[in-house]
Amino acid sequence: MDAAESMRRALASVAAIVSNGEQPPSLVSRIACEVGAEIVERLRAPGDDLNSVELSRRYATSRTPVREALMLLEKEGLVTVPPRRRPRVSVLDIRDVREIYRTRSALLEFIAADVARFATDEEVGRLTMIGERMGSAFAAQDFNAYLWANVDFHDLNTLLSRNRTVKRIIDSLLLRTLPLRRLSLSRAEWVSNSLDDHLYLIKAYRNRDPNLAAALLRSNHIQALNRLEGLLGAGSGAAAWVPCEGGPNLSTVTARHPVAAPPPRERRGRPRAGTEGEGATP
Amino acid sequence: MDAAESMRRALASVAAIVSNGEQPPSLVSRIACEVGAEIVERLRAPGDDLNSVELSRRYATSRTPVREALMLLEKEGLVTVPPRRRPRVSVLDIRDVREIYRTRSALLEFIAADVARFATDEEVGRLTMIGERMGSAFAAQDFNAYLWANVDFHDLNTLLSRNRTVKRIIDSLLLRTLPLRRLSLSRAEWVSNSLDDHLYLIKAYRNRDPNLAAALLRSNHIQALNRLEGLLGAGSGAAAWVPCEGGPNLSTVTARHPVAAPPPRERRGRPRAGTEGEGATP
DNA sequence: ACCAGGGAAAATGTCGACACTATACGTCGC
DNA sequence: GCGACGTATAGTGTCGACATTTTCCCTGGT
Repeated sequence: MDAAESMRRALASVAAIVSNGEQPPSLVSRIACEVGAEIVERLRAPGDDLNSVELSRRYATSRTPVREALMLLEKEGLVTVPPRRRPRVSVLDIRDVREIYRTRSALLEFIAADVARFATDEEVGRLTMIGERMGSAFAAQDFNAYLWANVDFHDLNTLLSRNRTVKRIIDSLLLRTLPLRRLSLSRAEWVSNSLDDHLYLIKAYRNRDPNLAAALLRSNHIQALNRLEGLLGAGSGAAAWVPCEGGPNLSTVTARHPVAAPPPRERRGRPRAGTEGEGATP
Repeated sequence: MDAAESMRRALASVAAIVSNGEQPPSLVSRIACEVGAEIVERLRAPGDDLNSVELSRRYATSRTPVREALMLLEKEGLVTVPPRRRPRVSVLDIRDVREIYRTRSALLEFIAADVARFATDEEVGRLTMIGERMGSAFAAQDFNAYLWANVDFHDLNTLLSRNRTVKRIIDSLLLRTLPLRRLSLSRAEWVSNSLDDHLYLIKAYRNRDPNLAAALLRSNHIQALNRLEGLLGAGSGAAAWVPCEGGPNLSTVTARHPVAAPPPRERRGRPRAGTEGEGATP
């Protein structure tokens, strides 16, 4: 799967969450989807400015719809809009990642049980088909294809929970971590593990085993988090890699640097007393 | 506690979620908080129009900040903003209520374990104090005071999870159901049960018993949901009251009427193909 | 009587403009 | 040379206006 196709998939994913089934998509939706997809695809790096003037020029509109679009993306956690300051692409702290993964894990565990109990055989069959797509993608070593099949899998999985509220929350949390995917997919061995987990999960669904399904989803997620902690912790100097399972959500380990993002370009202006984290001490 | 004091508490609660620690609160925040509090206090009933012209007149501003404020409230689920149509106060379907309660229950269960494990004794002490306030309020049969103490309790409880992500989600879900509170508090016996649950929960926290804490929070929540189902189901005619625990999130029981809301005033205009649910058949 | 249709009134989405604030750059002092 | 200060630039929040769409009311047909 090439970059263009991946971008198309990203667009669709963002649209599914942002443009609430609007037909035709409003101007605001279009802008939000496009910018959101660019963030997901890492065409815009964490910390990048998203000033409304430039965006309004690019889309040949006024700033009003651009501002609304940025607010939409802020709602999904992809963008940060500090008052009176320029909006930026959200920078995920390692603590944020931990919180998101742990929260998502709890919710997935919750819905897994329901899916195992109440999904029809036909629905489980559709999950199986997506599982097969994931398998083919892995066999072809096409990690982008794997990722998007994985996204499809979870989208259907949340849909099968028949709980729109929780679906929206989980999808939003997933979107927030999509820009990090290159980390999770950086080792073929990890992808292989993930694939196994998903195939096993399907089996659990087939066998109507709620407990196993919940445990598998949880395990898969916590593993993914632990891997990310390893990568991100390694990036932040001396912070040791500590297994997260059972640990506090907010460890006292202070993350030195924004996750996988270059430190923001040096700011010339007098820094105001902002919500900026601890200053980097070079 | 009188209506004015309750309103002040509602304002603070909405502000805690909506105005993201802004100081001073922006114009948009102020509007959002005030309108949000009015919704929570039922000064604006579900289904009521919230047209931006009227609001902008009331706050002596232009429509732009009003529109942003309404979008903020939509983010929290208090307001629905259909494209090209007037924003309205959200109408909670019985299915929505079920989804919200079940989701919140899952998240509370998740954090309860963490709180039991990692909260300091001082923090548990603060919870205890709030528990005592709840007790006094109940003793005085002041149900408004009880409710707000309860809100405080949960606010601190989520804070102690040390997980801002999940705190924001739970708080938002709580806000959405706050307008329904008069239903939950409609029987002294129920309030008494709720109080007992909370006191017991505190005890579980003190004893560092994660499993009991999680179970108590879950039980308390599912009971509250079951009560609501009884009330709301009764309101919608033949829909039988079915226990929800273990059942599907989205039962096939169709709710006839918006929850505890008068059916919208008859609409004269040609109804467009909208997202309106099943039409009321008088 | 009731439902459909037409047109007036009103609300929405978007625009360009303005005041105010944050940022970036040049200049000064050391 | 490096770092702090002040000014020019650029961006944000808000406004009032306009085109388009929805909503409301009234009339006419069956």
